[in-house]
Amino acid sequence: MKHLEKAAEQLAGHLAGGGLRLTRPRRAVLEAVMALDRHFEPAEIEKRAAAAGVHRASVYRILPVLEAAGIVRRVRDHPGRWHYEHVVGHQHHDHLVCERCGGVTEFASPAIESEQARQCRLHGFTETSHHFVIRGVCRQCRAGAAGRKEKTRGRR
Amino acid sequence: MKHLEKAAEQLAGHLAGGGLRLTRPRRAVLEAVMALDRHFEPAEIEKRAAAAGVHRASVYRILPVLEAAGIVRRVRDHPGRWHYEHVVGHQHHDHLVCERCGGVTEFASPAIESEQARQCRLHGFTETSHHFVIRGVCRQCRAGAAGRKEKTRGRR
DNA sequence: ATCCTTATTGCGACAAGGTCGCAGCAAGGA
DNA sequence: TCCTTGCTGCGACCTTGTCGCAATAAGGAT
Repeated sequence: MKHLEKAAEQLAGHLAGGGLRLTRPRRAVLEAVMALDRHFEPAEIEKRAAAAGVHRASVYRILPVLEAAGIVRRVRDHPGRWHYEHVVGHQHHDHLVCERCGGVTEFASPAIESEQARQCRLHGFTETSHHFVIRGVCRQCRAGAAGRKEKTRGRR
Repeated sequence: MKHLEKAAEQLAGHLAGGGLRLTRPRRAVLEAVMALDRHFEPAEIEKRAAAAGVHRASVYRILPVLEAAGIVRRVRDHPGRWHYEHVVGHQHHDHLVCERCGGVTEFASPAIESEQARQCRLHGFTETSHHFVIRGVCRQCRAGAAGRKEKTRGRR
């Protein structure tokens, strides 16, 4: 993944332009993030970063930095719930979230984009961002009829 | 809300058919749930139930009962994250949320609905619900540079 | 290469969401 | 009313996320 280098550069640029510093923890979190798939939760990064000796609290302080640097984006799942997704190398898209396995599929639809622009015009609304999530059951889960086992939740 | 009675009946029926009991706490949680809007989080119910003398732990044990009774549905937002929604299907509408005044405008768009159905077909996805929110600035706020109200962030 | 300023980190504490085992309580059929 | 046993309240504990503070270390200046 050459995305990492690109992101690192982007981070460095962002930091430089604000008197901010490129530290080891920041680099570690960046790497953990880039090593993951497009979507992830802070907890996942927290785990990986911890292995690199980065403290939990730092991870939560660094993620917003990456966001400000335009490397990841914080996406709202539902009021109060968030997850992150990569921005570098990805264009805008919306999400299909499976209620069974939790899998996230992305899709892009110019038709929706334009219709949404039309709606905004219609209501004299100036859009700054939008969030579109379709919940349901993905192909795999529906196929595996009996429903696959839930991934272990919370407990341990 | 006559929905409540209907739900209560449904609950009673479900319980009766399984040697389960209709207790005061269960009734209280049912009422708290029905008093809320379509989507809600356990925390919300927890608060209301507490006011009725129902313990936190009980709420988390009762919600799954309501789910089994077909009164609410537990929906997965993302791995490890859940929220509930009323199963009494209500017509869905989408929203335009103003970032300045917080106003919410509803809109319905057949074009989006159909495009979204097409996307689902395309990905072998079976939709159960969707959530579409466009954030931005409404006509009024853009006209008069009205006072904005900062969203409280972070702290709790 | 060394010094200095100060952005950033690690730490420990804390708040809220959520789960568990257990003993006592109470729904509701006998 | 009695009795079985499904439920509940309680309190301990785990997880996610945030905060204040003192120590640390980037990285420009020297």
